Amino acid sequence: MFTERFLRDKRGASLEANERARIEAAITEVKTFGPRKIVARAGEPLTNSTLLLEGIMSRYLDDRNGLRQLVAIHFPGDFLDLHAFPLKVLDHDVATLTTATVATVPHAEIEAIAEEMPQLIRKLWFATLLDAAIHRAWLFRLGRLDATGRVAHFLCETNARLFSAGLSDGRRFALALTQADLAEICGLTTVHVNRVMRQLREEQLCLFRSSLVEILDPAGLAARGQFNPAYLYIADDSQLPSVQRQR
Amino acid sequence: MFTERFLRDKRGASLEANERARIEAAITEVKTFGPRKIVARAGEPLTNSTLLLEGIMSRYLDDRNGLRQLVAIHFPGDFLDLHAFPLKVLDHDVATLTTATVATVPHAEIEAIAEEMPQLIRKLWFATLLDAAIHRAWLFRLGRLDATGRVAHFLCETNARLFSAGLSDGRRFALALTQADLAEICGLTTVHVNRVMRQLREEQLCLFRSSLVEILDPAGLAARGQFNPAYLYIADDSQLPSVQRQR
DNA sequence: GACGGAAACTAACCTGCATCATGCGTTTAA
DNA sequence: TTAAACGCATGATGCAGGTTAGTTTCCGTC
Repeated sequence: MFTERFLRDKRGASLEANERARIEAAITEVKTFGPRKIVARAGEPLTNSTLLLEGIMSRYLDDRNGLRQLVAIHFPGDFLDLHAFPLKVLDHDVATLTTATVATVPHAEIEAIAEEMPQLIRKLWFATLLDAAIHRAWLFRLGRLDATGRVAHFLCETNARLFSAGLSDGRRFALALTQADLAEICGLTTVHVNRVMRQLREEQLCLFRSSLVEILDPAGLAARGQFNPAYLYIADDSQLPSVQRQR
Repeated sequence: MFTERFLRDKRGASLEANERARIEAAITEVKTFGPRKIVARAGEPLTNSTLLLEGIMSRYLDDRNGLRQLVAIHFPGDFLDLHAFPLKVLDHDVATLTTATVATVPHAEIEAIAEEMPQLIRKLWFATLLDAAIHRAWLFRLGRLDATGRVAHFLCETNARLFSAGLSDGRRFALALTQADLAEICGLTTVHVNRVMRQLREEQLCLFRSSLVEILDPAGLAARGQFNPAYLYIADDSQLPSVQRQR
């Protein structure tokens, strides 16, 4: 079951059994990449999209000095570069963070799905827009939160996404990222991420060591990061802590 | 001709005459909003999408203290909230910045287009993904550029977008934004935007006064903001200055 | 069990941007 | 015609986070 986690529990867009089967049938190949491998380059025309089955992957832009800004991070169940289907060419690079296994879906197959099951295409469109909604939350994070808030927000988001994929119990989850990865996500330096992690630990909000995140105070962490999971379009997010929107 | 500027000059996604006519036929209403009016709220179910005909509009998230982070800015020819069609509910607010005129397209009409002209739906999908590509460039801007670079990058992007819409000659364009708006876009304070504008003026890169932007040194400004217009998917961007990607 | 490399962690110093404050010109409204 | 509001400009001050330069811990491997 390759598609088990794709769009799982997403409001109004979860897959029906026949839709799931159709995507499974479209998969032509399953491959594994080592950690920190570049999978696709900006500007390069793509003819396949890939569904992430196992591991963590990233999308990033790099600056003149070779410093990266991650623009997205992907967990099992995410369709990595579905947007390459309408766009044809990517505007950013895609790389693995950990060892990762992906399923390949040729664009020609998606083309065929469009003819056979237009309502499924609508769900693929939805999936790409969910990524865009996450981009917007990341913009908020970088533009309006301080360093501690950014890391807290990211950890809340990751918890929520992994929870919805069945990979977090709501408080504890495996996360094989380094502090340098967090820095590239949050627009900080590794040194400062380290200071922030210590602070979150001292405030009894969150622990992160040996690839394991443990949220000690979910409500407190959500407050620190002004986190509200609405943008993730999770069908039932009532178990996830959040802050209220202000009016 | 309401759709004259929509997807104009976009690589592989410009509209055919019949597609343009079909969208025109889908428009049920044209209205004008005053400046600084909220048009749609986060969380509110939408049944229409709107095409911006005239003026400038914004999409934003606000924090606990009422400070805004703009996540997108729209110019004439942009479909503002097309993503509301698959998503049904927005994760952010939409507001005018200047007086703005929009054309309303009911989701039921888009539904009908999906049946009649599947290839046109592909182009609408493309349009929403173009917005996502712009989100990614904004993430790079906030995460990796300093204050001057952020403003420079934004001005280059705006020049390129308006150029592609036929609203800039490549160096000069009208832009009815305040320094406070720039601050909400670039994640800065108005005070600091003011200093940055002075610096850009002193370095003979760019002028911005009385709602008119004049780029004195396009190449220099692009270098300062590490701007490369590839992410805008403009059919012919050879006239636009850019920096090279590093490898 | 010595070695090498990567990640985590620490400390001292410096700076870019926020914050607070004040003034000035121009538009809006009464 | 005056006052209030807004946009722009500039100065003084402080701190969050960057920079540089380490040390420590934990690996796997020879």
